[in-house]
Amino acid sequence: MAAPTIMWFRRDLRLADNVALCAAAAEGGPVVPLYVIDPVFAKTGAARQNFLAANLRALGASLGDRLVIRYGDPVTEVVRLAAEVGARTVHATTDYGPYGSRRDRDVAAALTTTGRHLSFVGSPYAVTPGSVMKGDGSPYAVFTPFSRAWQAVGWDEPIDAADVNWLGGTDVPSAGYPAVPPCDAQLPAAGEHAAHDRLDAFLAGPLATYDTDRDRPGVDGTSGLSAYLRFGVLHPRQILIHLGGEHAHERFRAELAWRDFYADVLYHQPRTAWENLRRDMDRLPVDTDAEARARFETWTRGGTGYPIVDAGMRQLLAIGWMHNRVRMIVASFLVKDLHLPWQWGARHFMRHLVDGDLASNNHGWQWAAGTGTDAAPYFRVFNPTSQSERYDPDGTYIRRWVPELANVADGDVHAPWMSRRGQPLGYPPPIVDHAAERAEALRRLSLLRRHD
DNA sequence: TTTTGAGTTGTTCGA
DNA sequence: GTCGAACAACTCAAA
Repeated sequence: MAAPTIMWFRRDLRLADNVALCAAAAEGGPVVPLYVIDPVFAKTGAARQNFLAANLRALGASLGDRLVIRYGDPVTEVVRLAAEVGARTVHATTDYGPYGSRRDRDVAAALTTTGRHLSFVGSPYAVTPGSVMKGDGSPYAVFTPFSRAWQAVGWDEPIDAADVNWLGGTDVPSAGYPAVPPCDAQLPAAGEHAAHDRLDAFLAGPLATYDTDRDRPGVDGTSGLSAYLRFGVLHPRQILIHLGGEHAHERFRAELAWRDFYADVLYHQPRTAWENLRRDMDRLPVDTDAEARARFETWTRGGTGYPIVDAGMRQLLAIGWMHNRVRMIVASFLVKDLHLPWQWGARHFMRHLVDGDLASNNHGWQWAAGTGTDAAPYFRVFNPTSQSERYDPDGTYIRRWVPELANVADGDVHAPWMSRRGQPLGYPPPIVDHAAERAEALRRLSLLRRHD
């Protein structure tokens, strides 16, 4: 009988199409499924904690309640469990992020000193970070050529769940599922089964009109799969296999390419998690004084006076998710209208989004701030009112998340401080004047011009 | 090496 | 109301 081996789950909370799990099963011995809860877990938002906990429970149930949960520093806990069960190897999916890769290096080193081995395979991406390169061997810095090369590299078809002789549960002590703070949010249903249900529903419905409906926050036009992808309940391969050549399908495939692109950029330049990719933008003046902090707080609770911005910020706190179009609007508002550091917004998003992914989130923020990969035209400043009129024309989205405006006339819902009939609508006036702040944003950007 | 075309998601102004 | 031009300069990717 072969010795037990450990399957260390991290961002791959699924049994199907899990190459690390297959590698563990191939060892031939019993497999102990492990999840280590890092102390930083308790510091993140309630919605994130709840969604992760629910997915751990779902994974545990699919393992016949054998999932072993441990709390603490992974370096200590993985080594300890390996010694406990007499495992020679630990299997895991490779983590390409700045924190995960550092942690894994430490765990691997600690295991090595006790004569054991940490074995990595796979990734949470369709194409492994670092494997899409230009002809000269350097990484891409622009999305469009990256996405062409990305598709040319391609990906494997999903594989079935391995046949595994699981160990754990009563045989190996587990510290139990994490206690999590109360959470009113209506979170996505947890677990692989629910994820595939959502995928099937998306493929059968919204996908056909994805290219237009994806931008309408009042319509259920997006995939709703981001949180599953974040925790690896679903792998992008399992989605890509269903996409064809239709325009709407290509549009959605491009979104998965963006996810891989930003992971690739962060892999090559880990410092860009929290620093400007474009270093020349370091000279852009931003506000960080007490008044700036007060404006930031107003932004986070959805009290800016711009209904589309307030709706988005309230949706985030209510359900741990925000529609992508609205993410861009509120991000542009924080950066271009309030002149705050994009890092403040990125940190708030990472804390509350159930799908918060460091690479996609922070590089998305850098896109909005014009500090990232996109050679952003300096004049690209979103107008929150015209964005609202264009993408939420009848105010469906605004009314859902800003109940004060539920019964306001269509024509007033986007800019309730100037009722067309001249009546007060009781909604607080905007904290800043967009036209004036747009001019201020352009002025600050002009300071960076080079023609000395 | 040099050149050329292009770069996710926008807004405003004036005809 | 619609439409096209203007809004900087720079960097990237590939020929």
